[in-house]
Amino acid sequence: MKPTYEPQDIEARWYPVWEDSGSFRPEVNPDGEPFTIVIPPPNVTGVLHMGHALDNTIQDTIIRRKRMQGFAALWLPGTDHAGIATQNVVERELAKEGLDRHELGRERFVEQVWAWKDKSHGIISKQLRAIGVSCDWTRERFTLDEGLSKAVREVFVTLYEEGLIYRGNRIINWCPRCHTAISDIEVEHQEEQGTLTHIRYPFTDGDGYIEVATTRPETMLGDTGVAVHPDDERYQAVIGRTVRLPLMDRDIPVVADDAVELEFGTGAVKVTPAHDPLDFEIGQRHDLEPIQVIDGEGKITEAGGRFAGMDRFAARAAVVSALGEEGLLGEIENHTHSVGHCSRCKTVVEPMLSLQWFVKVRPLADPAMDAVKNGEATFIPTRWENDYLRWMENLRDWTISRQLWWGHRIPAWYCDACDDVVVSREDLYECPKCGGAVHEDEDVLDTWFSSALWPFSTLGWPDETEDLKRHYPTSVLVTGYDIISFWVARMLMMGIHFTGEVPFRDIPIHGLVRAEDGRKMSKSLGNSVDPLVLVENYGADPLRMALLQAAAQNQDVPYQEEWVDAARRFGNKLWNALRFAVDHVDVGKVPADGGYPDDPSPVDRWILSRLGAVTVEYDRYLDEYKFSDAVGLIYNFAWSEVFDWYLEMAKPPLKDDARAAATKQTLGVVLRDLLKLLHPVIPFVTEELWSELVGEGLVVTSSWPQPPTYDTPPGIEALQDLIVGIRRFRAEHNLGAKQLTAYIDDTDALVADWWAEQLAGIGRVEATMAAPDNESGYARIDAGGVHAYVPLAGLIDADAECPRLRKAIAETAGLLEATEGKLANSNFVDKAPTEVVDKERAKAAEFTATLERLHSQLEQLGC
RNA sequence: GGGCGUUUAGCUCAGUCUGGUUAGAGCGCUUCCCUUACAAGGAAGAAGUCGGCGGUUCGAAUCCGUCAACGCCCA
Repeated sequence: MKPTYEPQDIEARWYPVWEDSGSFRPEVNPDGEPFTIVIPPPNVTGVLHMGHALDNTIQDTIIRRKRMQGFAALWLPGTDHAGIATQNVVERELAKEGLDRHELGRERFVEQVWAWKDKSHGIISKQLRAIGVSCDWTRERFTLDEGLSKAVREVFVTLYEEGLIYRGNRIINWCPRCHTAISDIEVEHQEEQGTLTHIRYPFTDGDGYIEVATTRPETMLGDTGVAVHPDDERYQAVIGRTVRLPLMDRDIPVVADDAVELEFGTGAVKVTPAHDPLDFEIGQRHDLEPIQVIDGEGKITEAGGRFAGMDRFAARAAVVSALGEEGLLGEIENHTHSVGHCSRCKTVVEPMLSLQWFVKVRPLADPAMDAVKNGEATFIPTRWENDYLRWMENLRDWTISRQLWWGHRIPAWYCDACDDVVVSREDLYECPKCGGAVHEDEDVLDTWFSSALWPFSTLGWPDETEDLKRHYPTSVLVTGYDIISFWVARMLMMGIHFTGEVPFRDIPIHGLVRAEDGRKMSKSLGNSVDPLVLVENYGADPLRMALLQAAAQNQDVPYQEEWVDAARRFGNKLWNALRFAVDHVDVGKVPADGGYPDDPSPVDRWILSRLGAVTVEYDRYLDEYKFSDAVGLIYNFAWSEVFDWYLEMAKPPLKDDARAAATKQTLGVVLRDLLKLLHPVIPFVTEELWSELVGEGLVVTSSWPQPPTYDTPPGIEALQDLIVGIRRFRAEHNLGAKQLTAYIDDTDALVADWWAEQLAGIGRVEATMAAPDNESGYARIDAGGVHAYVPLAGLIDADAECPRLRKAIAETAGLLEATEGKLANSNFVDKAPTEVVDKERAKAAEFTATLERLHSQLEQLGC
């Protein structure tokens, strides 16, 4: 074996071995209970970022362990066509060549997008493989696949037939840059410093005016009413009168409506039914005509009179100035308000009356809420449940049509002759009613509409496939909290509605990976880190381990390069521990399972008992999705216990022919189980080391360890404490690696014969297992009831020992004081549980004894 | 305006749900050691009034109230 761990070398080698051997297919465990994860499909345009690296590492860790536990584990990979995002990317590419999609035409544009998709998809799957994901690539899906498209159409038509999809004229969010409608949750609200402009609307009869206040003065061009609250004392007399709309010379009524906020502005609001959701509702109640004055480009329409053709923001200024000229402008207040922006391109969204397709969500949302309340699906940690439920309660109907070319075409046909609308599973060529020519709806569906079906459409639904029967509902969905509403909620709604079952049982939610400066990683801030660069520099295994360690529940994940480096050093440490066993002590071929010794030596028994305990705890953490705790546990067990202590303690018996074989057996099984336990976290290096240690089969398809059960031998902790005490003594007196001699005495009968070689080895102490004849001239080192007497003669000046003793006395006295304080409190003694009180008593006794010894030493040394 | 989260060592964070060892980890820092698996290493150490205040309790980083700072989500 090479003396150092070189991840790049190893990682290039194993992935094809795993994939070619079919290890990632659930069929490797044909009799196993199914365990299924569907990947949150990355956008096909994108490249992998740290969020993907984290999300996929978590999934891989889960699925690899389940596979080893014997489940028929399926992790189904795939990508999402990502409508707006992908279309935008390709449009930008075209723009570089001075082209516009309209010049190409729909068909050729879509061809271009497919070409882009093919290229981009190749990159993504390569990137995913680079971080080691154990997906079953033979089952890979894409949201625009034939099968998934069939599912989309089935769902659309069924919902339409059930009256849960309808087409209507409603106020939607329009992005004037993307030229499409977007749903409510695709709008990002930002606090912005704006103005509240007061405008005077003169009464038609010339008798005074009413003043309204607005943040968007340009929309007044489309006003068809003014509204006041029916209970507003100030405006009782004006209800029912008409005002003359400035600049447009249109008479519009003053109406009374409950929706008006009394306290806002002047209490009177202008009503623009075509450009504000609330105004639209008021307009409907009072029969006010909606007039569209802003078009899809964000420009004023012909209906805007002399402002026609102006950009909406230019028009805002122009309208204000024109009103000023006419003396109809009131106060202009500074006003902070929240402005909606397109989540894709950050353009200010324009609310607009538009004919779109909608999903009536209430009937879908209620069962999806119940499923979470009943525990059929569980968010982990559970606090996300509250966010989910609150969001679901406030859902409004979902705008699903998009004015794009890339996506699932809406399966609706319009008759050119009789205006009939037909929604159909099959393509339509003539009107079923009148036989006239039909044209298909130009629009496509919101990408999330198809993503919502992902857990069952990928398994073959609506066909009753074997995979669907076997792997649905899926077991776990792993995702970040940022798409609970976009995706998780919608999958729950659609899954329950169409299959009658929740699409997944457990929903572990992780945080977002944050840059080293604590901010969100983003390209525009220039603080994002490319996981593939980290894979090149450090290896995939260290990246995975670092991400899992950092990803505590509840919390965003603070990325720090040092963590990856620390994980790489762990890999090197592991590598060298195995190198020691394989190359230096020739541990021999270790069996893939079992092989635990029947009657191990005390040292071997100790590490085996620790292995068992750690395996149990590790399993518990992983079952609870506490990856950070799990990795921290196994990291510290491996490094601090196996490598730092056990390997060193195993060296003396390994040099003894009589005992070498037994020690090798223990060493072998401990390292083997460590490889198994670590494999879900760091798959590549463990596979490589498995080939060295076991050399048979693959760790990826090996069996998960059953925790061995051994008693902890008495005295091991006392021995370790004693060795630490001796090392400290050595350090405090600057004794370097100098060989020492000592007498070892104990009061608890813990000292055993096997201590001597350990003290000699790790402690560099030639120990006599007896108390010295008399105690003067020795330094005493205590470890509980065990004492080591180190002769001071020739080692150090007795005076140099005094400060050490005084410091120890001060520390111990402090502890004793605290403990005695508690015991002196009768409330504590009476009310605390007896075991807590007993523990305090034992501590007090121990501290007292230690103090006595320290004091007597101090006297003997004459300090 | 409503809701949620965070505040613990120089830095980044665990621990808080379920109150009880001398509050932990990684990195950084100090000292010693190139001991034949590993210097990408080993050994030892320094470093924390657990954001402030108040309360409950025999006992609070942990439970309750309140204030502050920072962050996120929703309107």
